[in-house]
Amino acid sequence: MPKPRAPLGFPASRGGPQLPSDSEDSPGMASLSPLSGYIQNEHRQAGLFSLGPPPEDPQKRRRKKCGACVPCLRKENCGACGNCLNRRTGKQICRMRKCDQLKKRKEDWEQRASKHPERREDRGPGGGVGASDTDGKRREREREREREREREKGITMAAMGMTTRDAGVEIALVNGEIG
DNA sequence: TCAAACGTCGTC
DNA sequence: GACGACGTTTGA
Ligand SMILES: [Zn+2]
Ligand SMILES: [Zn+2]
Repeated sequence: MPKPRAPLGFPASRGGPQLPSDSEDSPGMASLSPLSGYIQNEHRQAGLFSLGPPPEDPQKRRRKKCGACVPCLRKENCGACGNCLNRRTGKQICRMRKCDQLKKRKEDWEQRASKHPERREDRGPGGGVGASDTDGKRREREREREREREREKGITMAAMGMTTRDAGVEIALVNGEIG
């Protein structure tokens, strides 16, 4: 069992900046053809067009799906993969639809190979060019969050007179994994 | 303003 | 290395 990061009272508040509603099962979108857009983007990126937005920090710039690979051509989410099941918190495209290009690392995408094998940025799909100030801050927060999580867990368990294992069973029960 | 999903980190 | 979480970017 991974991390019980599941928010007890999940994002039911739409007041936030942007919280995806619970529309995992009801796509309802049939008149959408983003592929054309992506292809145009490709052209733009290739330098054929110059009406794109000004190049921001390469650090924050994102790659886009190629729109031509098999996963890209897939229209619907499988609804069964981890990303589909966790879209609310995971915020990732369906695994079956993940563009082959985006699966590669940025460096690879940009056709670069100058990198040290000891650098953390050496990670795969989710570890291309990163580790900057923003990331450092994020790490800090992550640390805090984790400590808090642990603390809360301890408090809760203490209050209930539970062991770690008992807590796990309890959670499983709540989730309907047992019974 | 919102939905979608990329990038990145920590944990398992 | 897979997975989960989340900030952030991006296009509509
Ligand atoms: Zn899926
Ligand atoms: Zn693709």
